[in-house]
Amino acid sequence: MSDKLPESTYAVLGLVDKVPGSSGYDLLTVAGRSFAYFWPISQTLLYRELNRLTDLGWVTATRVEQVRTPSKWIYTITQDGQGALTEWLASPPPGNDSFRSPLLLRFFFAHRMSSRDLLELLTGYRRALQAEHEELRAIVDKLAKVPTPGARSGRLTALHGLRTAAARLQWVDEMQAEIEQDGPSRP
Amino acid sequence: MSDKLPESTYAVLGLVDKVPGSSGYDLLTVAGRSFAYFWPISQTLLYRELNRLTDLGWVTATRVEQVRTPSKWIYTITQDGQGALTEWLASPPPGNDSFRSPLLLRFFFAHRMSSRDLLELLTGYRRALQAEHEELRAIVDKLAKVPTPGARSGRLTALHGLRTAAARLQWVDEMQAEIEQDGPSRP
DNA sequence: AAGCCCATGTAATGAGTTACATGATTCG
DNA sequence: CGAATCATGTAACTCATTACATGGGCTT
Repeated sequence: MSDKLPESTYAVLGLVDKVPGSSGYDLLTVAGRSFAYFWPISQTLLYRELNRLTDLGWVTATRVEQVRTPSKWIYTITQDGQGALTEWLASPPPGNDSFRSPLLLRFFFAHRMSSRDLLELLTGYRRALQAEHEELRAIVDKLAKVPTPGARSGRLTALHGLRTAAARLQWVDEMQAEIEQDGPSRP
Repeated sequence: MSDKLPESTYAVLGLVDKVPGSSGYDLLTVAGRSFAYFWPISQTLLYRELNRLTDLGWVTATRVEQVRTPSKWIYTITQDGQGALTEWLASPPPGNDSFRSPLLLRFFFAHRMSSRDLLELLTGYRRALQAEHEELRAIVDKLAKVPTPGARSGRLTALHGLRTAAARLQWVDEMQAEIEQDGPSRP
């Protein structure tokens, strides 16, 4: 076996498997609405991985000429690709989840901040969480109506994000209560 | 002003401010138990940032000779460092939280997995979450007894992790219920 | 005797990002 | 007429990681 491939390679491979016959552009959109919540990838990376997968023989690329939109490549998983995907799925996840939050990093040093700045930080966080919560709610509802197995696994992972966002919104409430309590609008 | 510095630089700066007179080794330990949950940094990076901060004049490094342990550098924040820290704290967090989960990535393709593998994945996740939950519980309890402002902000961020972990544990329960329901121990 | 704790550092590598380029078509 | 959509790609960069090195003192 060659060197171990990055997770993103398999992410894209799995996506091609899930949404066959799509262009890179299509896949980018789908990735952005689906696994971006727990595995974000950029446009450049997606295209690189598609090339890699083609070189590996795990997907095939077919050129499709179009009339009113640019020509594109569409991708389909191969037998080898199927094998690699199943193998990867059975392998234990390497390392743990990684979470980085510029916001919490600031919050961690809250004792050096004015409570005004701190509250501003929290309301910003609330807004972001609410937006995410709504997005995920919509995804869950939409996928609940689709009876395919693929839609189901998508729905269940979206639920993970939904539960997380809800818990964090509660945390924001807690925090605002605690801060406004003992330092009500201090400059 | 020079080029914008990475967040990790300020993370270390804030830590030196929070735990003054510590060695790099000390700071690494503290970082691992504190902001690693939302801003993990490696040993190499920590040392690099300490050098950078010293070059910037934001911290001072003092050599301390020791009898039974190796000599070390201890770090203290300067006036300039204080200024940079406050400025950074008042600045809006760049970009949003980023979360990457090799586990959810696999889960997203669950429809290609046997329910046996899937349940195994979930129990692994549960174990990890339980461990994290306990760790954070301990941190919260410990910091609740320390009356300093620094301990307080630490406690509140730990609470964020605690709430998150709790919500996700519930999610795992949900998932196991759903999976065992319609495919009870299929090979 | 083995192995961990303290303490700092180098070297190599890579995964992923941002910024930019291109160009036809379609919509308001 | 400007903006958005479709569609793919290059170049440069950097943050961060892993692996490795060193070495005395202490514990089992």
